[in-house]
Amino acid sequence: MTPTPNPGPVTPEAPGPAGDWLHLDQQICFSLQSASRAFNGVYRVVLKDLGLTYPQYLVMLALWEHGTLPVRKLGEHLRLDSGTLSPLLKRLEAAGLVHRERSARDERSVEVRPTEEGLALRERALDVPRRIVTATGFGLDEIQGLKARLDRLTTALDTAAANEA
Amino acid sequence: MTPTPNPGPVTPEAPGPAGDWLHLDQQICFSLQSASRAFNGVYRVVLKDLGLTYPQYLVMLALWEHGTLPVRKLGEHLRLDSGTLSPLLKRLEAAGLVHRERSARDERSVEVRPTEEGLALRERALDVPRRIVTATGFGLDEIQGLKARLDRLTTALDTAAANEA
DNA sequence: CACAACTAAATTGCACACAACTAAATGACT
DNA sequence: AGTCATTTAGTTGTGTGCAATTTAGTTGTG
Repeated sequence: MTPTPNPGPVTPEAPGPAGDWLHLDQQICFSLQSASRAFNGVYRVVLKDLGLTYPQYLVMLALWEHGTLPVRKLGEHLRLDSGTLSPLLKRLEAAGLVHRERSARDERSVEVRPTEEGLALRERALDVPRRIVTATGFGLDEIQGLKARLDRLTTALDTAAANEA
Repeated sequence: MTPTPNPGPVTPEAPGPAGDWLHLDQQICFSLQSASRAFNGVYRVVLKDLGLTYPQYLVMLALWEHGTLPVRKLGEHLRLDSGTLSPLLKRLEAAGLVHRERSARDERSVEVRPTEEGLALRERALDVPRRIVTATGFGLDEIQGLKARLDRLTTALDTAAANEA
């Protein structure tokens, strides 16, 4: 046994206004992650029929919109690097939804193109957005407002991380 | 070659107000994930000295506050199941920060207790919250407001996922 | 041309998340 | 006491994220 068998609740040493600060970071970040994971849960249910995960759905959305994209551009759109995209794209290719081939102009680049089957899948995905928006219980204005705040937050955090590194 | 060598931009078939809907789900969820991952990036930098990942930091926060918790309670606090917690706690134990032992009252339960070293680590973590809040560039009121919206969103999404399943 | 600096993907290694399953213990009920 | 549903952790397998490294191709410069 340690000197303190059960340490018990440890109160922040600053009971004043600093106390409000103390777990705020955890609270906001945790709420953020919880919301993100809750979204993922809804997408998992909704995308199950399509056989897609949420990141895979994002890739297909990008391809449905742009037709063909090099891996690098996909990564910029989705904020993902090749370490994440390479295996993900390999799975999409194995599922017959995309095709990958080296660019002729630049042999370093790999062009990702949706297959016929990949394009056809779009029809079955058309009602996904409405179902998701409905699931949030939020109005369109509210969603836009929240999105604006989140984007501002992301910019600030990215800047801070770059400066602290 | 397919009938459409390069499908090109595919516009949503509804150019009207429904068009606003169409990628809103992607936009809000994506903004949410981006913010969450940006937070993670800042935490990664800030927690590097402590040798903790963000989920591990959350576990230590819970233990610093409550002293000792069974795995189940930890899971409830952090919204994580044993599939995630078991290996994570094993790593924390290997790092000497926590101790695990079967409960005497209920042999099914495993009590997680911070070690002396784990408790000592708290001192070095005291300035983490302030650094994180600073990194957001948000005021306290703004954080609270955002958190309230996110928690409401999470509740709605959880309910929807449960009903759709 | 030679060669260094740069770029794009892929690979490797680690750490979550989460579904599905297993094993052990508990509780309820007959 | 015996049996069965429930509870609690742990395990296994899949799929991200991301840092660090590797490989191959490209570009700029002397």
